[in-house]
This record gives sequence, C-alpha cells and structure tokens, in this order.
Amino acid sequence: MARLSSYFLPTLRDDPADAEALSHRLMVRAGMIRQLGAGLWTWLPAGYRVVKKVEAVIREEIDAIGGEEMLMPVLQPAEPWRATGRYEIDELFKLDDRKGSPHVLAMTHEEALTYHIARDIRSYRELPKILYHVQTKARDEPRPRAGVLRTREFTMKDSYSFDRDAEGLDRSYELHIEAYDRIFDRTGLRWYRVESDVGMMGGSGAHEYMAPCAAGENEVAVAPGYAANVEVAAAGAQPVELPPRLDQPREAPTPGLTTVAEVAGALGVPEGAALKAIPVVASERGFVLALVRGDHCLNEIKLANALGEPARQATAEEIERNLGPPGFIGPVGAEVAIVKDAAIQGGGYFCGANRPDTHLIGVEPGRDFSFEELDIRSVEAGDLAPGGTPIEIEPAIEVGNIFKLGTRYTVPLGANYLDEGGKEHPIVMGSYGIGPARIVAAAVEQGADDRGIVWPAAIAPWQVHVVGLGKAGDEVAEAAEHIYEGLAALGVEAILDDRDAGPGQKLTDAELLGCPLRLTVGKRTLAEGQVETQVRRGGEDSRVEVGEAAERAAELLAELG
RNA sequence: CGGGGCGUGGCGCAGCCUGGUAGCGCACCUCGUUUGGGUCGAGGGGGUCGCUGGUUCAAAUCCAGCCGCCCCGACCA
Repeated sequence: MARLSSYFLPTLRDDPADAEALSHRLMVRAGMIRQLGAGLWTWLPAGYRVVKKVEAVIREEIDAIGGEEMLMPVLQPAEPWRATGRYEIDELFKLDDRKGSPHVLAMTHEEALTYHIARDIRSYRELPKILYHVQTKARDEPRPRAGVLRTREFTMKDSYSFDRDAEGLDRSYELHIEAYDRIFDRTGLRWYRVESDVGMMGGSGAHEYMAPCAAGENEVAVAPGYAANVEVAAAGAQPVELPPRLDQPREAPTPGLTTVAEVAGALGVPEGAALKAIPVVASERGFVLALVRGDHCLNEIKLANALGEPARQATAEEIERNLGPPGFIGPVGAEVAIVKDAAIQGGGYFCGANRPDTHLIGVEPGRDFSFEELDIRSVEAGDLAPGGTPIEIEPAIEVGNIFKLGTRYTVPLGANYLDEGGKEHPIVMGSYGIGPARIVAAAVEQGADDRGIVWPAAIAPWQVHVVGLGKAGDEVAEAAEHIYEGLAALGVEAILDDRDAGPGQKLTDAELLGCPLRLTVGKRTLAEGQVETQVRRGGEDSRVEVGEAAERAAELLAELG
C-alpha cells in the first residue's frame, strides 16, 4: 500500500532526451526505472513491484513442473569457464581477486550448476532433475540499448534439466514448453514460440519466445500455424517471371553496371532474374560462391548452418584472385565451389561474366555450372509458409528461450551417471531462460497508448489507483482516504494520490502509471454520493456509491480478470 | 569495433560560430491563491559549463587529449 504524498515515484512531464523506445520513455517517465550507467538500470519501488510480480508467476510455473529453486553466485572462479571453452567470450566480464586468481561475472550458469551436478549426482536413480534460480547475469554488451531491453546486468530465471538420455531431455523440454506457454499467457503478453538458431555450439533443438513490438531487436516470420526466427525461417519464394531460355549463355555488354538493379534495368528483366553472387570464405572449405536470386538476400546464419561451418564475406582481393572484378562476378566458368539457393529454379538467368563490363544472359544452373543446392536465403513478407499461407515479418523482443544442450557442458565438466548396469554415461542437459525485465518492457510496448502505460492486471504495480482531487483534510480527501483504507481491508493493492497537486497532474500521472482501475474522488460526483471508476484498458467509465466503492472496485477487478 | 550525435542547476534547453558579470522554461523552497485535466501571483535557493592540459590580460566559448552517454550498423554461446 502506498500514499503518493510520501512514495518515491518520481514522474516526469517530458520524455528523457536520449530515449527512443516506447518502453524506455514511459518507464522512465512513470518513475519505474532510472539509469546508473550504460546498460545499468535501477528499479525504483513501483517498477520493482512489477518485476517481482513477473518473477512470482515464473516461480509458480517452474515449481509446478517440478523445478527446485536454488541460488548460485554471480562471482565465479574462471576454471569451469576455461573447461567449457567459454572463457574467451568477449561479453564475459573478467576480473582478478586480490590474490591475482582469475574470476568472472557469470553471464549464465551452466558452468556453475554442471560443476555441482558432476560432484553430487552419480546414479540414474537421481535423474531426471530440474533445478533453477533467479539471479543476476552480467554481460559486457557491446551496445546496450532501449532502456531495460538490452542491458549489461539483468536478472534471469534460468532453469536446467538433467536427464539420462535424449528421450528424457525431450520430456524435460516439453515440460518447459508447457510452463513457458503458461507464464507468457499469465503475464498478459502477445507472444510466439519460434524455431530458433542453435548456434555454432551445437545442440539438437531450440525455441525462442518472442513478444512482438516495435522496439524488438529480432524479426520473426509468422503465418497461421507457423512462426520462426528469420535467422532460421524457411518458406516458399514468390515466383519470378524469367526471360525466355537460350540454348547457351550469351554475353551482354554492361559497361559500368555493377548492381542487380542497374543490370536488370538495362536488360529490361526483373531483379529476380539475376543470379546474385556473394563470395564468402568458409573456415573449412575456403572460398565459396553463394548464389541467391537477385530479389533475395543471403542469410548468413542459414548459410553457416547449411554449410556446417562459419563463413565470412570474402575480401575484394580474394574476389579478384578467385573470380574477377567485383560487380561482374558469376558462377559460369568459375573454378570455385558454388552453393545455389533452393529458390533458384529453371533457366534464363543473368549473372556476371567474371570480366569487366560484361554479364551473361540465358544462364541455366546445372547446364552451365554445377552446384550444391541449399536453403540460404532470408524469407520475405509474402513468401509462403509450409501451410501455404503468406508470411508476415514482425519485429519482436526475445523474452525467453529454451535449448536442448545435450552433453555440451556435461562432458567437459565430467557430469556423468552410472546406469543400471554400472556403466558410466554423460548426463544430457537442457537450459531454459526467461528475462523478467524484458517481459515488463514488452508489456509496456504492447499495451501502451498515447496517455501512458496500460498494464496487464497480473503484473500491474497496483490494481487500483485512487485519485483524491481534494486538498488535504477536506471532505473529498477524507473520502478518498476512506476508500483507500477500505481497499486495503479487502486485500486489494491500491495506491492513493494524496499529493498537494492540481487535478491535471494527478489524472495525467494516473494514466501514465497505468494501473488497471482508477477511482476518481472529486467534488463533482461526491455531491451525489458517488465516485467515478475508470478502466485503464478500454476506458470504460462508470459511477459507484461512495459507501461501497471499495467493494465495487474489487468486483470490477474480478470481472477484468 | 565502424559511422553519427550530445555533455551548461534535478529535467528539457539557449548561449559557443564572433572569448569579456552564466541565462530561459519546468521542477524545488516560503507566503497567498486554486482543486475535474500539468492553476495564478510575489519572493527565494541551487550550476568548479564532463575531465585534464594548452592558447590568451581574460575560456562555457578557441586548440589538443581523455572520459561519459545516446542513435545507426557489426556483434549478441
């Protein structure tokens, strides 16, 4: 319970000058957060109430699938990180203690927990197990941004499953999917569970939970029954009208024309008739020429996953040496490995001739050059999802991820168990993260209107905002105070605006703060023995008798869910 | 790490080009006034102009270096 006359809720009339993202602006203005340094944020009392509510929902749902809560240190010795090969990560904060021994600030807790599991789990009888904690993570992000959306220090709920085999991992993974679905439903978000990149560290499967909103850093490809991170999304390309086929490629002079758009324009054909050639250097195969349709974009993550090894863009010197002048390179006659995107079908394409100011037309993959076919392009809005429906691309915030780690950490840290026959096996592991702060920011992004925050009831800092329009001691203020105490007696979380401030300031602050229900106590309605109720989401106004205002407010909240 | 921008009372900004007493709005304090959409009046407090060095009789202003923060991109195990 809180009275605004004494509560630390420093609201701002104007947006902070350096804030762009909606959640950043509103959370600062509403007195929920303040910045201490780049990517370092303080939760003020009202904001922290919201965080704790989100965490409570998470704890309930992870407990419900058998998770056991514990707590591991943020400051950790470097050894386990060396063992897993993660000590070299740039984002990992590293420091020495006074004796000079190397330590890190944990960016996540696989190393710590697997260290314990390796020492304290020995038998198949002790598996499976789900353990979790809610703890600070430190990551030296190259570019923190957008308030609380991407920070260098943040709290994460991270759980870890330990099973004897892949089937067990599948079960633990499925349990987390159920818990996560409930968590994001209960916190009132719009969300997608999407297929995601497993990264170069391997692992057999991963999903991300994405909350769509304008400030999102990720892009998701969605269609009815389909959702994937664009990093891994696959879809049917939109058709392109190719020029008539030729019996063999023919040269076309294209002086000074180096871009797909320029050449297509000069030839009078669509950009999709181009074989766009992107030279890359893969770590194992070396120089590779990747081909995508002229109207498509190469997806470097999909390329790396399809090749099974990382690849970087080739330098101008490498291009010149292997093919020809940049701007006029192509697959025909090239003595390099060629990877062709699966969306390139049929013949009649144009491409660079590997000679200055010259392109080839009438090119047909297979007839004119050999290739390996892979899916390496980024999907685009309008492409057809597996169900045959068109895809839309939406920006989204990653609010959670789940990951089948396998034995990635248990093998290097020696976490093994003995089976019924006394034979030793590595424990099979999964990890599952949720960022409460991102849930809060996503809720603000998704719910806000032009007057301020609109909280989902489940995570609102207070359920009722009582605005007393009177002056301290007068009958309006007394009535507001009385209602506020009535709400407290009913166990309804309420905040009372009893400040010595004008009505405009109190009402705009109430809208900025965004509690689900507002009770406005003013002379106008009090003269008729009534107070006004406003539902923040939807803005439905009504009046209730002053004597039963607290009870009616509680009923209204129940109706709102 | 590449590109761009910004550092002047708590917040938002002007002043800098053309060196010469540090200003405005909001917020804050006191008194009065006002209470259904950021009232009105009077009085008042608060700033080593990010830091360091240089030029100059004189630096918020010119020069150099450094630090911090924001935005775009790269990165994000």
